[in-house]
Amino acid sequence: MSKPNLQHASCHSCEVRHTSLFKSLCQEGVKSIDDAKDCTLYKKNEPVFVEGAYPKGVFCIKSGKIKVFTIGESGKEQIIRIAKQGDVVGFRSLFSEEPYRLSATTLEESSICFIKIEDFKEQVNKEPDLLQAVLKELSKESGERAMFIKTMAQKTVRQRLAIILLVLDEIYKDHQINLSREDLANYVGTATETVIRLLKEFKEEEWIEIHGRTIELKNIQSLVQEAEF
Amino acid sequence: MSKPNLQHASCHSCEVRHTSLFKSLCQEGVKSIDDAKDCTLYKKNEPVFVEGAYPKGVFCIKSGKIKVFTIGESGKEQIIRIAKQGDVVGFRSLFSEEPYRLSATTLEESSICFIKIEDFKEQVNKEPDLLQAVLKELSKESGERAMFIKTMAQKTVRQRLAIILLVLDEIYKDHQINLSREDLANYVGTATETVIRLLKEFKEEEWIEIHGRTIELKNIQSLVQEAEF
DNA sequence: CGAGCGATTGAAAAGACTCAACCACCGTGG
DNA sequence: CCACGGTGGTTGAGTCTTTTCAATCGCTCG
Repeated sequence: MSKPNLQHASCHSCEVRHTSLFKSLCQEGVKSIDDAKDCTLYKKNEPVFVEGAYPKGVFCIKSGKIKVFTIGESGKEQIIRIAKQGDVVGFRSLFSEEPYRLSATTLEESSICFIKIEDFKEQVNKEPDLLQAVLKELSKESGERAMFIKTMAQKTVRQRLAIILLVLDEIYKDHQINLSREDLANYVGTATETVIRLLKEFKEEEWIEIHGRTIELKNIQSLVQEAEF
Repeated sequence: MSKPNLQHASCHSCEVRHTSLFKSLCQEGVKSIDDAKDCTLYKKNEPVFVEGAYPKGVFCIKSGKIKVFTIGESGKEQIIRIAKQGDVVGFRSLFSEEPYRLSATTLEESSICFIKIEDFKEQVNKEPDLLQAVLKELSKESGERAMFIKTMAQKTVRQRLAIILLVLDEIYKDHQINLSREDLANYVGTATETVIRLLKEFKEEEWIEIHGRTIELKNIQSLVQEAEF
């Protein structure tokens, strides 16, 4: 690892802390995490962790976005979520004592802090609020995944694309969804060509605008209706 | 609720305890749970909990099987898992502080113990091993659901049916899979007719035998190969 | 004995995928 | 500065899986 280490990054001044898993930490807890963490700048398309490896800690996204996905037998990725600044990822496997089942790769230049297992678990044991937050996060994640299973099983590709666009619109704060067509297809669970064709239809309906590779939602209401979401 | 209460059921003598979430509990912990629990006999096709309701406790399956599912806008069920004796269900929502996202219904006559939120959480707080078990269970569940999403997105219906048959074969100890064609379809995420047609194909390949509604796997290896699982 | 539900079959239609070709943009190196 | 190569985006056509709808069958239960 020869990634640049951002010495100056401090949890105390980190604006995403207040929206992250760590929002309930006391001053002392913040200090512990701050001392333990290691902040790294990732370029676009760099792996953060890889399925099959054993987790050594958790990742807190200070800025940027990553895709969390798993690779099928055919080599096709299935994106499970897009994580953005303030999200803490990779802690699921810590508790299941399994290797990672998912991989994560940056979608844009990202600044990501790493907290070692021991330090993270120590804080979880010390701070009941953090433990509650972890339990809640895991539970929410599990519930959302059950809903995603239903979506995959029961919705048409067209509806799924509408849903994913709505989800992404919440993630891209400037409302300029900026994902490759392939990533989009791998999130929706379809072929790239199908995504392109459906996007064209949505554009013709004037539900979206397409600026090069970025997508801007123009009629949320119609998309919601299409998605029956 | 006027369900028969099985006074005699005791956690100490309960053979499923050693395989359940509660396997690590000490004598004292077992006693607490034993005093707190309330064991009920459910007939076939009775609801255990319903999505949208607020959870009041967790359910431990002493005997029998239940389907855990969610209902789509079209009214079609999507089965997320089949829980069997020894499984503890319904605790996800306890920690996410949400209403149930899933429903559960018995598939056969089942004896199910209920433990109230307060009593369960008390034990979780008191017994670090139980807490670890809960964290591990939630984590495993979340990981498995991610894999299920990938399966839904990338596998053909034929492959998904093969996978589900393999999963069910692990659950039905006598290897006589006993689910309605409709439930099977709602698990695989397809139409009932498709399931029937594919089962016929599997039968012709001599991968399975069909005895009325029950299915017996005859060639696990071929099914695994078909599933690329 | 009839009602009704679950299982089954058939035929037609639709949605999505695959494959192949083409285009557009971008950075590189000559 | 421009030709080149490569990647990602787009389009078209044909194919195939899966769905839908309709009808039939078989069994159980009142």
